Amino acid sequence: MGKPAEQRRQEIVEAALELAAEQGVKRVTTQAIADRVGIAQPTVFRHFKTRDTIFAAAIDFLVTNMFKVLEVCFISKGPADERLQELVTKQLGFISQQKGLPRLLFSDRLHLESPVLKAAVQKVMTRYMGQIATLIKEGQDAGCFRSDLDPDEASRYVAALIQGLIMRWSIFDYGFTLEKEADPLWKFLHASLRA
Amino acid sequence: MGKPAEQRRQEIVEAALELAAEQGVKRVTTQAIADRVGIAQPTVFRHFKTRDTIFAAAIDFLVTNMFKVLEVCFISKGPADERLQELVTKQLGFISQQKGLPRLLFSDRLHLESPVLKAAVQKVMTRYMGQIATLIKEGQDAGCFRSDLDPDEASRYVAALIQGLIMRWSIFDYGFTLEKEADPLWKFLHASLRA
DNA sequence: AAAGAAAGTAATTGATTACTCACAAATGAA
DNA sequence: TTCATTTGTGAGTAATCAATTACTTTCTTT
Repeated sequence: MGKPAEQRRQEIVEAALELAAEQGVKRVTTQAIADRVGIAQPTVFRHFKTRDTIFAAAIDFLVTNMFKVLEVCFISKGPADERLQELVTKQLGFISQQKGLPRLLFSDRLHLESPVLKAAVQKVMTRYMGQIATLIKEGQDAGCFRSDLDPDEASRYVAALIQGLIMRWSIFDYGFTLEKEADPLWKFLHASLRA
Repeated sequence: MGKPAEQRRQEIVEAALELAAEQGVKRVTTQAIADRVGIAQPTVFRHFKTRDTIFAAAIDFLVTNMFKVLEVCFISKGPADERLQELVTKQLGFISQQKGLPRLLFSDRLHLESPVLKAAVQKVMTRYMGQIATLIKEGQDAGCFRSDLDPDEASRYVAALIQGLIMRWSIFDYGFTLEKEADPLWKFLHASLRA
């Protein structure tokens, strides 16, 4: 009992993410979080002013980690097609270990109910597609991607493919191994991008 | 007052869909439905045993109409690539007029909370992808699609692309015209499928 | 017109849930 | 030791919402 505040905040965020992954956002009640952390329900409100700020912190935590994992694909100087393939692989790997991410990002529950969270989700998606667009542009300049593609447009389809896959995975109860989808997905994607 | 039951049921389903499209599934309370239809809240339960059965009826209504719209693409005998392009166009057109569909089908709210609705959603998606797979197979036999594709696998990517696009459309508040995305999406898709 | 069924409602109930508050225990610095 | 801050809790509150109940109105059929 009586842990430092920063540590408790982190425990609460992680409990919320676990619950979201297992049972969906609705079941992430402040009581359920408290039970999992092992504290009383009002104690949750010592550390977060409202329930929404817990989700905001969770999204922030996930997004920071995700971009940290993907960073190498954006800054390394290898061939763009290899880096994009690695991005797909790393992205699916990350999400298969962070099932809470699609639950939070792709749940209308969040963006329709809280303008703050909606803005956060939109910002993440815009940043994500922007990074992919840059990567595609680099690939075009290096001659490994078709130059008649609009990089922004293509980046949206890359994102859509990945998100659509993740959604199916989520709807079908995580019923297949997400990482195994990386190679075939890339094959399909590459066929559309290559010069 | 005192309309025939079948008509009232339909009014309730349509009110639920409108509310879902406008404000998200959460706000589709039995009270909100009743207000929109112009009846008292308990009257809703005269026509549907539970709230879930309203959603089930709504999904059924949408899915029936959707497959009716797409049917021509599956049964006509034209070139498979043209039929698939038409499918994409018709699909996006249908959804842009039935915003409730993605809200219902892609909301974890429904499938995570009701086994019946989850099964319904999974069934629709399976059927949808199965039809597309058949279409792709026909295209391969006719020589207009690459024969090294697995039709089932490819159909999942077609579905993922469309769903991912729709999700972005929904997250960004219907902020662009969905129909206008049909042609560029097809261009991208066709590049990956063509022989 | 009378009977019975269908459609409707007002009033409530019970369950859930985010959030508050007054107070208690632990922690740490002076 | 003392005193203030941090962390925690038990006992609530107010709001929301699906569902029920007991009752009334409207319509159809004979």
